[in-house]
Amino acid sequence: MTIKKLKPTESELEILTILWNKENATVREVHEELSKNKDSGYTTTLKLLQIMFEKGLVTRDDRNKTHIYQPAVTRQKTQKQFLDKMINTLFAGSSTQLVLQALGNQKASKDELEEIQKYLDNLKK
Amino acid sequence: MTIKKLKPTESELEILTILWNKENATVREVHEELSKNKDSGYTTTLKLLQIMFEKGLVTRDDRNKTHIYQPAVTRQKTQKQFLDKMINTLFAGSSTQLVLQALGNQKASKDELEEIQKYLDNLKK
DNA sequence: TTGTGGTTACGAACTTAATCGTAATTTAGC
DNA sequence: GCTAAATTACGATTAAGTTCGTAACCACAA
Repeated sequence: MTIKKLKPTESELEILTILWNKENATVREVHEELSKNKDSGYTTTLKLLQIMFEKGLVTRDDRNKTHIYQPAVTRQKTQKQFLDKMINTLFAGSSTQLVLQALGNQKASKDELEEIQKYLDNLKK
Repeated sequence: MTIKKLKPTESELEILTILWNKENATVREVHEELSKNKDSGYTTTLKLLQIMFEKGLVTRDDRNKTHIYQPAVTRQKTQKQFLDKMINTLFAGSSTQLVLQALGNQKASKDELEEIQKYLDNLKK
C-alpha cells in the first residue's frame, strides 16, 4: 500500500473548502472566492492549485485552455485526518476529551444537543 | 486590549505538552523527553525554548545557571484556540459537526459515551 | 590555577510555504 | 492571418520554522 500522507497546508485548506462547496471550479472562480477573505494575486492562486495538483490534492480537466479543478480528497477524510492529529497532539489521544472541550466552548442549540444525544444512543448499541 | 494571538507551532506544541505534564523542566529534561519521539540535537531544543520565551509562550527562572522553564499558556486555552480554529476552517463554524465527526471516528467506550451524555443533559438546562 | 563538563547564546544554513512578476501559450474576434 | 485578452508556466523572492555548529560562560574538582 502506497498511501500518500499529504497534509494540506493552511492555504490549501482554504482552496479545498471552496472546491468542496462548488464541486469544481476554474482558477478564476477559486480566486474570486478567495479574494473575499484575503487579497493575494491571481497567479498566487494559480500556483497553489498547480502545487496541489502535483501533490494529488486536486485533479483537473485540462482539455481546454481554462483548466477545471476538482478536489481529489473528500471533506470527511480531511476532517478526520486533522481531528486525529489534533486528538493525538493536544488531547493525549482521548477523543472524549476533545468532545467535552468542544461542547463546553461553543454553545450549541438545544436541537443540536439532542441530535448529538440521539447519535450517542445509537453508538451505545 | 493588547492580547497577543500567538499560535504555537508544531514543535512548540510538543514542548508545551511536556511542560504541562511536568509543571516545569530544564532544557535537558525537555530534551530527554523529546528524544523519545524524534532525534534532534540538544541545542535545537534549547533554541526552541528560547524562542518560545521571547514569544511569551513560556516563562523561565534564570537565577541559576541552569534555567527552569514553565508554560505561560494553559493547556485548556491552547486546546480551545486550536479547536476554534479548526471548527472555523474545516467545519464551517459548526462545533456540532466536529463533535459528530469525532464521535464517529474514534470509538469511545460505553462509559465515556455516558459521560458525554450526562454532560449534555447538564448543558440542556 | 587550570581544565573539564555542562550550560546558554548566537548566527547561519536549510526547508517549506506563500507570493508575485514576467514570459509563453491559447483562443476568439476582426 | 493577426492582435488582444485571458490563461498557464515558471523562476525568483520573501517569510517562517527548524536545525545545528561554534563560541562564550560558569561551576567545580584536581
